Amino acid sequence: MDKEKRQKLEENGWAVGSVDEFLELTPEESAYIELKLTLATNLRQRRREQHLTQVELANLMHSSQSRVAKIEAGDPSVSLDLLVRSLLTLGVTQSDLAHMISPAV
Amino acid sequence: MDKEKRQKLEENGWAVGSVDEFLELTPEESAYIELKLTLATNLRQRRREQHLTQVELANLMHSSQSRVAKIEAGDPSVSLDLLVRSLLTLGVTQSDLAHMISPAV
DNA sequence: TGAAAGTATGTCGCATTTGACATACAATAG
DNA sequence: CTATTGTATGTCAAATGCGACATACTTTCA
Repeated sequence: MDKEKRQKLEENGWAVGSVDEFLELTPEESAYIELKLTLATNLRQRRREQHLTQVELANLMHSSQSRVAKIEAGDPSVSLDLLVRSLLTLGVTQSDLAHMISPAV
Repeated sequence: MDKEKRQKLEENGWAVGSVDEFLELTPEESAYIELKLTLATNLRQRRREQHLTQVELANLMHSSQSRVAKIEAGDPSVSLDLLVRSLLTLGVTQSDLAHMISPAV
């Protein structure tokens, strides 16, 4: 619910997996944020592997560079929808997605 | 892009996994819709397993019965965001999610 | 050093998604 | 049959997410 909290959490240097109830976040909120951060990190990684700039990815998905930057930053203004769609644009499969979400897979 | 197409696709009896490019859907669009349908189906299943009504789930996630009905129906007006959040409300873990997305896991 | 390419951040108007409400339909029991 | 409980469908105002733009910061390489 509280956007400011999320902003704070996502700022500067939270290792993926460490976002937890240290502010008054419900487990679902934590899980949701963690999920977004995981996917965001993977997006950046994949984009770079494919030697694409944010501008190029933005064009591929008919969006803008600034949006891509926000997606990768895990900005609270970005939905899971857009995050997942951008991954799909990079050719990520459902199986790939599953592995991102639960590496133990 | 085309909402009507998606409506059609989601109507009556598409086995999960069978939504494909048989209308002019791009691979990403197909994948996105398939993903939503998979999660929607799982949501209904889990809700029932926990002996919850749509009204009860709606209260848990601070939404309304009609929204829950739409989520489970894979209504195009429902975002992945809301879908995933509703699953998290039911206590679904990242690992659970991964298994839903890619059963082979 | 400095120009160029890439990325980050803030804002805005428009579009989509939301919860809520009304109401219709479905299934079950009494 | 007919209440009751559960689900589906349509609509709407308000909230949220969106692409786009402007602009600042960062990195790279001559």
